[in-house]
Amino acid sequence: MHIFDSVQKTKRKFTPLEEGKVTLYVCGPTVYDDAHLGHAKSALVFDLLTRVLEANGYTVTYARNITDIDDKIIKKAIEQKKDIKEITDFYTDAFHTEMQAIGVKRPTLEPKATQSLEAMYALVQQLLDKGHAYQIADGDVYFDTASDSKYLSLSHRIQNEEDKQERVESSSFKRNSADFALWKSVKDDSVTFDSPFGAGRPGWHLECSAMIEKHLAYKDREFAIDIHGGGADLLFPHHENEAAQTRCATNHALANYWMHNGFVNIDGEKMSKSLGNSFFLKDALKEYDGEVLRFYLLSTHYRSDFNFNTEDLMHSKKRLDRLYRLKKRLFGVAQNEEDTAFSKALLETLNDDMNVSTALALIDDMISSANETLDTAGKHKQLKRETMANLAYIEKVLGFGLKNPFEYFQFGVDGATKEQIDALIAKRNEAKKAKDFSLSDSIRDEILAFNVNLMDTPQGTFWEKI
RNA sequence: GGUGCCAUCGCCAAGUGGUAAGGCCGCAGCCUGCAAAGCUGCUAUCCCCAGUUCAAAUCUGGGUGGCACCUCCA
Repeated sequence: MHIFDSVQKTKRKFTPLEEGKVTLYVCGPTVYDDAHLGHAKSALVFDLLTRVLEANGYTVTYARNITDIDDKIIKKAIEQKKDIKEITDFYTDAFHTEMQAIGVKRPTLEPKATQSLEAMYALVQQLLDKGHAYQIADGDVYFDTASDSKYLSLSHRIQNEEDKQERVESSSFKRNSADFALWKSVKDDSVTFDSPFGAGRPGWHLECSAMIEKHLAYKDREFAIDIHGGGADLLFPHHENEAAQTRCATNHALANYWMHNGFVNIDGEKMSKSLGNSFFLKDALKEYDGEVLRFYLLSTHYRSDFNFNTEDLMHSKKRLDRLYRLKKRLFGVAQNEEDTAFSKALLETLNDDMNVSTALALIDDMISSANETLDTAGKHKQLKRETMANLAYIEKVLGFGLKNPFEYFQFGVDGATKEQIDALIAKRNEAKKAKDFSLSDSIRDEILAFNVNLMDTPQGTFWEKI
């Protein structure tokens, strides 16, 4: 398997630190609001990565944190006059529900910031002891970026004159302008934690390093973990700072490979509150099947920026429809999980830095040739068995095609409407039997008014929501 | 201003030195009572200019046009 390392900026062969095992850490959500399509994209990308790694035989330990200490959470709690935990529990549950709806499996570990405070204190203490951090008069603890010769090596940034100027101007608290807070002292009685450095709250970069040390890190290796992932925006400053903390506090670097997924834009615009509800996952899920969203969001390369729009989404859905129509044709055929030439080829292309586009082309080809054979007369026992295996592999590795194919095509149609449609179909079939085609066609138009397409097949008449 | 990324058919999108995958849309045909679905066939020389090479969408230089990060952010 090869993955693109966004720090070395090159595709590298993946070699785990420990044979057969992979440790993966991805920055998860701050639970103060609903998940948007960008959260979905990131979760989907690393869900896919996990599946591909597992398909290669690795045992993956995947940790994705829940940030439940944050100024925005506190702000929301005050605004809504609610308990902090009430807010964070609510959005954590919502996150889980929505991720499940788009087929994202739960990570192995989901550490919460509130449960990792001891690990954070330990990390800050190590940094203080080693002279990589300092505490100022009002209690804040800062990371001393000047003490880390490798600072900015991750994001390849260069400290320029402007920064140095700024440094002089705002030199009242921090030694260098780039220094970031490890611990923020809080004097009021809002939300504080009693640390060895006084009452306050952790800096936002600290959490990830601490959790990795506590839950994932190899103690005796050059790197704490194999792969660290997140959104493209996190490379700087978040990951840069994480890497600096870990490098300076412990005897190892943070991660061997860094992976960053591209951004989701909506109709060419960067996501923002001004776009209203259009970017919340929960709202998209009201309109579209979660698997359609999964398929669409994963249909282009994970590193590219993604322009979300409903027109492309519908076009993408038509591609997934083909998969489900083949499933309909094979409905009732026994499950099968044998290896096939197709599954081998599929994994091979996914192993190339998760080339989903080529994988989809392989799937389209597989579907076409299966349909072609099925269209011809005769028994197709062997083909059906293999195709079932191919479909099962697609389900396992890509997470597409998990639903009942008939239900898939009935998304968003309520029970009463279904009964009406079924009744109309029965009426139409009688008209057809009597060769009253003008009546049967007018019934079809009636059904079409529900946005429902009819298909007459040897197995009977089926319908699909358009 | 600093750093970096991108530009491939009407739309979405692979391919990164060996002569342009795939999907949507469109056209033609087979199938169908007619449709739908399915199948078959057809549809681009890769933003512009110059260079390197036997060979470039793929490498180099220049230009034009987008975008991202540098502040909370997936």
